[in-house]
Amino acid sequence: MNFDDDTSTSDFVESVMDIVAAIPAGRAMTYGEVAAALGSRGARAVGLIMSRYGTDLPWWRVVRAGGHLPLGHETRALEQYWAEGMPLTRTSSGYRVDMKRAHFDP
DNA sequence: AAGTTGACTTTCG
DNA sequence: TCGAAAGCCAACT
Repeated sequence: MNFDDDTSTSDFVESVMDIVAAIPAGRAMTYGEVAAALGSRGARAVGLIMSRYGTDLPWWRVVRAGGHLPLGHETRALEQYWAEGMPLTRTSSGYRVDMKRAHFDP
């Protein structure tokens, strides 16, 4: 067996990808939760990885604290939520994920 | 090699 | 209730 490993991707990146890919449809987690699951507080690092490696991941299932959508990608995520059936809540500023029902707690 | 940036979080005003 | 600033971590230039 020879899996040629991806020395290009760090273990941190692989862990993030594994967690995000493990989030089922209709569920969501916060960047802080994902970072905390790795033992790091780099919530921003998780988002940065999403921008580079999240291209093949359901990044829309990862939201900011409180269920707010990732800035600059709110509309992009909303499109996916409607398609996945994600519970959404309507706010004065726009939409947000209903963490009361969508929070994924492994 | 060093500095800046970024799909964040939390606290103070 | 809303707005702004500082703090943390990893990647990119």
